[in-house]
Amino acid sequence: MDILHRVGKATAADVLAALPDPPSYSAVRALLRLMEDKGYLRHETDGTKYVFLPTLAPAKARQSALKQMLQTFFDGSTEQAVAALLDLSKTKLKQEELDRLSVLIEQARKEGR
Amino acid sequence: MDILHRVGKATAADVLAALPDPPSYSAVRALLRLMEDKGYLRHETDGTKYVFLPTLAPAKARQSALKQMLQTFFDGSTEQAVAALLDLSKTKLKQEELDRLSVLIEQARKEGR
DNA sequence: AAAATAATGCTAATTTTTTAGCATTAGGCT
DNA sequence: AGCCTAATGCTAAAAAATTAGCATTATTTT
Repeated sequence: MDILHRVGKATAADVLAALPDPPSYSAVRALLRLMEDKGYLRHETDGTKYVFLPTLAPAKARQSALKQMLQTFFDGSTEQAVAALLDLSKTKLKQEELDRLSVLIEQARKEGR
Repeated sequence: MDILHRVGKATAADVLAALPDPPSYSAVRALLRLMEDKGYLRHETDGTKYVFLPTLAPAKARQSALKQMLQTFFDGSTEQAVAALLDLSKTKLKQEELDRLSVLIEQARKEGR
């Protein structure tokens, strides 16, 4: 699912190639079929290929994953999660990005009252 | 693993109770054994009980999970991830929390140059 | 001290997943 | 058109996970 969410859509071969410690091609195909049965993904055909996509819309999936992460690792605290994110990529953030984040926080402040 | 990360340590019975769509007690015990074999967790004994803990230290686990989430859902963009987090809990954030986040961003700005 | 309780150890059966590999079908190329 | 390639359909075997349930051991209670 992570791979599909990352790239949006992928064939069985794509998924196999993206897996870090991949099982056989057969196993990947079987797994995709199983996951389709369980409703996590669907597929479209592109010529002879099956192209698999997550069932859940990206925005919904992101939101759900964020909630899960918040609960699992930050005891539900958005502040702690944001702090950890900032810390994680301290050196990589550009001034402009930090500016935009300041604006977002300012907006949250206004809407919050 | 999510359960263990959330609560820190738990018995087989605890894990079973926390699972949303739980298999049998036997399966949970077997699974915990398997995951221990694979190195994801370890256990201590507390009287007759086994108390299972994640192998990875909380800080490491958080960091790893954040990176994964960043890549999977935000194409590596910390800014987008923070924006999504703020949006997710817009109404819940208190003024003080927002203040502290502003400070953090200000610090990142200074360290960034 | 004995009984009750609650946990793991263990085993065998069942179910599910993983695998290999051939058959079939659609597309692309000469 | 005919050939080649690349994909899925399918099936059967092997491997792994799940399950139930009894044996054993340690703790707690009476």
